[in-house]
Amino acid sequence: MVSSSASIKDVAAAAGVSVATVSRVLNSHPSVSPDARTRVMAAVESLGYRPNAVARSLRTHQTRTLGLVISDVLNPYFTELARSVEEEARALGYSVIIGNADERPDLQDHHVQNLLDRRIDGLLVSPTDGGSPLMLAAARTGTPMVFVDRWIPGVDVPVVRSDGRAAIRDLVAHLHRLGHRRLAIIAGPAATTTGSERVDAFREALASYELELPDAYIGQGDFQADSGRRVVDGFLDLAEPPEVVFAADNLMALGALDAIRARGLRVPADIALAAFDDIPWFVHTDPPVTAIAQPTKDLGRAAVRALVDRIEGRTPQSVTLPAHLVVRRSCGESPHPRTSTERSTR
Amino acid sequence: MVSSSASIKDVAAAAGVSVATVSRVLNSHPSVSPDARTRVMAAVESLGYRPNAVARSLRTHQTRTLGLVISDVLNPYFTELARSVEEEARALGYSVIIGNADERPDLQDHHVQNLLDRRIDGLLVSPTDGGSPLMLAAARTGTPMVFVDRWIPGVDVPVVRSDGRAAIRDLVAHLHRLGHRRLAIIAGPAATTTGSERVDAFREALASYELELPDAYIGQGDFQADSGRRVVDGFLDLAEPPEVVFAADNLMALGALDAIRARGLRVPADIALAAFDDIPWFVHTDPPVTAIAQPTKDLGRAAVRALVDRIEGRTPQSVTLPAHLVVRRSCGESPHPRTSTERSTR
DNA sequence: CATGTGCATGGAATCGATTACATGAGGGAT
DNA sequence: ATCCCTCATGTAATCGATTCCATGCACATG
Repeated sequence: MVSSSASIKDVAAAAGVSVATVSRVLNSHPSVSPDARTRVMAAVESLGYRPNAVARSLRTHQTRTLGLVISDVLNPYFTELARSVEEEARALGYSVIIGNADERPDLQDHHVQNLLDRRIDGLLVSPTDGGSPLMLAAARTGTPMVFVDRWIPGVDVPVVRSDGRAAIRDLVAHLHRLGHRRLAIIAGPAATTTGSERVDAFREALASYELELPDAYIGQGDFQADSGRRVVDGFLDLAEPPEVVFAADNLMALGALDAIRARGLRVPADIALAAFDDIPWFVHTDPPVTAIAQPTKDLGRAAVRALVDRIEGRTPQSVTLPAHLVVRRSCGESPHPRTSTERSTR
Repeated sequence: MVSSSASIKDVAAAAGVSVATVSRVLNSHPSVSPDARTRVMAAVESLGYRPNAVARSLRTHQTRTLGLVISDVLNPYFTELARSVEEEARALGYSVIIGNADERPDLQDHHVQNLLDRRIDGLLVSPTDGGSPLMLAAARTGTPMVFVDRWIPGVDVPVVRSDGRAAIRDLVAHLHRLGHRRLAIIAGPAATTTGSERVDAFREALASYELELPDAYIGQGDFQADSGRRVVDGFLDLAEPPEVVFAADNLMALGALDAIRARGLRVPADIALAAFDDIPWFVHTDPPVTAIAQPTKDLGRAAVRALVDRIEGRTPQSVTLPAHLVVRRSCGESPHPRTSTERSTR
């Protein structure tokens, strides 16, 4: 029993049938006699046989596997995304191989290449940059592909993402109401869509209050904590530092918090802080951080469905879901303290 | 150029040689003429040929892939572990497929089975329970295996983990010095080694101060935030609630924080809190949380090295690394405020 | 009774690589 | 000039499945 690794031949021999019949039983083909079926099942059981997925994939040209290349596993937003992707994929009979790019285009290429070499059935990517030659080639060749969260303009691939424009307008309205006029942003890499879009939306929202977004108030970050630290240090060294810092992701907000704290300053008394991407920890930081929450689970689900649609020959839909503002205390006392939006996680 | 998918035959035809020669060039076999080599390389280039990893694996009986089954992707500890595992594996020429068990034995089995079916070269597991039949069978059959963080007693598989005993003693000493006498713990599942060991170490440490750990002060959690909430609610309903709650992981600490906050109580004035597993956010919570930090990166690295040693025929070593206490403010004013251990994240 | 239909089954090709073995060319030693 | 060794190369087997096609049997139909 349960030998190290039996093949379909061993099962066939044990059951006294041909490999073809074993294969038919395993794939529930109708034309198999009850007798043969039970003998095969018994042999499978007693040998502890499991079909070799490698051989099966070679023959059938499908791996029933999706690749997911995310920008940063250490970012809770992406791990939640990865989790919902795996969940939905499993429900549809696929497994997922995750590649972590650590916001590095070279690593991203490494994983894309690796996944392509493994002949995954489809690829889900949240691109770290504007599109390497490899990525562009991959989009053009046969492999079904869907962008999630971020995308590459001009590439004909469905996109599943959330739109933060309205939420950013709400945020700016909230900040303006609290009396803030000098607002700064820690931007993500300009090569990413989320990096540039959030800045644009922020600038537009400011414009509707007759406010400017001077270059000195646009810090160039890379979605990692360190860059948040560095940018905020720069802001605080200005002759006229901003009253509010809006971090374009949660890790840069963490870095910003570090830098502010290192100078002995207080949030929001000395400087206010808001972040894109809400995470459970923001409820318990000092102070709780006002943030823009994405419908992360829904994004993951929708992305998988779009990709599987492409794989199985249906026409995939691009999807855009709205993000929303969650007001907490990091921008100053809210007009309605203890609203339902301050509620605990989950 | 860059067709949808060329095979080794196409390359052979384009280069005017046999598939054997192409294969030799690709695997840098010495016996290939410079002329043939350049012609093959040119054909590879112009066809955009990439070897099919599935076919290669079938023939060579190795996938150069490691499986990693972790207990919970949403737990920052495990994602850091996963990252370091992937990093080290990549350095050694392997890729990693991650399976997330969400602390559910059935999901864990699903992933183990899936990875085994894909004929991964080795398996890294941090078991969610005491060992399902499948897991025990997997450990006995040929697949090289290493346990990381948690393990299954009585199974002959190398273990790479950290020992929190000394750090827990330090924590109890710290708490005792601050005047706390009624200490409670939110335990992990008794079926996991980390679940039971942390309780044992805590009880032992208390004993050396002549303190008891009554059953009422042992809350049964499952390493997830919700259970932390539930357990702390129970503690606070006791006639004599504890003065300190020690959460056996960071997610249960988050839940504990939620529950304490929901009652309008304050940390550490009303109740002190400490956690196993340190994470960057603990620096910025209100108050900063005293925690026990594991050398997570080193654990990941060591685990991969042990596993690859087994795979490549060397003898793997079990490894145990010490954890250490990081004092912050969640247990009361420390005798040395603003020590170096309070420093900001990385 | 001859023939047609359908079902259960086995043989063998196939997927895309790697590799053992055979072959032939070229060069050095005798 | 003969023999032998080495090197470059090609042919074919192989890995473990799936699946097309042929075969044979049972049964229904004319």
